[in-house]
Amino acid sequence: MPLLSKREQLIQAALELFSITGYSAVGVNAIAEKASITKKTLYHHFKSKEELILAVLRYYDERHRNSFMRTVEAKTENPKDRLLVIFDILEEWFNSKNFSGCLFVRAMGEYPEEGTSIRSVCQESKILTQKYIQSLAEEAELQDADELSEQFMLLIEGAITMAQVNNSHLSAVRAKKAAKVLIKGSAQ
Amino acid sequence: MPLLSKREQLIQAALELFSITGYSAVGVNAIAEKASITKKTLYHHFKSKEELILAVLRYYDERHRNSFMRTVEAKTENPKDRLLVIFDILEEWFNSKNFSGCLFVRAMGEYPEEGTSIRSVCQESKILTQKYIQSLAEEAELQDADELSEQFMLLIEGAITMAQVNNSHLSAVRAKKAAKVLIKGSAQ
DNA sequence: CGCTAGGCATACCAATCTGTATATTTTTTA
DNA sequence: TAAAAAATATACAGATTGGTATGCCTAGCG
Repeated sequence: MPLLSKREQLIQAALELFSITGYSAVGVNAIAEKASITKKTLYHHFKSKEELILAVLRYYDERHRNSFMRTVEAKTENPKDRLLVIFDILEEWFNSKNFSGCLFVRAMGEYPEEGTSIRSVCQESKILTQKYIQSLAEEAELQDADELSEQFMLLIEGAITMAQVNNSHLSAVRAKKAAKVLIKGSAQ
Repeated sequence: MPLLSKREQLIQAALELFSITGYSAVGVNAIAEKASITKKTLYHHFKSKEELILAVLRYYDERHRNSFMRTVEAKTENPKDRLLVIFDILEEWFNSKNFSGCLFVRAMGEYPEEGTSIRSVCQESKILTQKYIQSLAEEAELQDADELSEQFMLLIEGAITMAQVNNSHLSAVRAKKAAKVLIKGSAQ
């Protein structure tokens, strides 16, 4: 058996292409070719392009949110610091070669129709991230952890957008500064 | 002469369709039909679809940033309050029927290639917004107006994204709360 | 051994895409 | 009023799209 199943090969190839080019701009032919897999096989694993997009988003969500949480917890034990290293991790992401904004937000931008599965997956990912940040705020014994975590989400999403727009990682350090102020204003 | 030039008719029709459906998902045929104008005429005014997109973005930028500034200034005279009514205006926008996220960010998501004119227009629009907020912060005699305005940009862009994701205007009131804390932390 | 499922190669389908050509009519303007 | 510009209607070109059909091959497994 190969290192990656054909299914995973397809997902990874699609992920890379979507990230570089966008969703509707890349065709299934290109994806199949990049994965060195026949289009017939692609449609054996996914019954449509939209299903493939969904699979990519779910794959990406699980992998990268998990990796995000593990990195946070590896960087420091101190609960309050954990809230801040979030922005260091963001900065590293912005500096990485393949950064191109948030895949979920971009997907929602391209498929804005209400009630689609794509929207649900994106919403779910953001909710899970917020809940995780809330749990960090609770461990840090900050009051109003829910509200604080939602405000952190604003800073995070804002930083992602501005990093994408300006091709700069500075938004992450700005967000970190602002986050410190918000924490101070919310200290127990 | 009609109320709107053919050119403006096309731009407005395209703007509406792009906003609902996204950029690459809507074809020039649909735009021409919506504007009740022949495709030949469309290509008489714009030499390609990309040029039309650019014209739409420029049109939208000028109109809506101006309207934004005028609304800020109409709502209150107090400089510090002007910084806060920004978020009331955002909330109204999020509540409006045709809200579908930031057209510029969506455009950059669909056309991520470096160095395109689309990117420049989007960047320029964000810069002008930030400069305006900076001028408000200066009038309010807050220290570090530049840094504060950049942090406001994070809150604004984050609020836009979260409003789009959650289909909710609550992000605006959260951002306003956070903005108050940031202002207090930056008071002269 | 032989069967079956998954994969390959290739060709095809109908629809749609951006952009152009032709030829006629309306509008503007000098 | 006559020439020039802009708009119309329609059709088409050439490429690409998502998705399917056909037929062969090969690897795993009972």
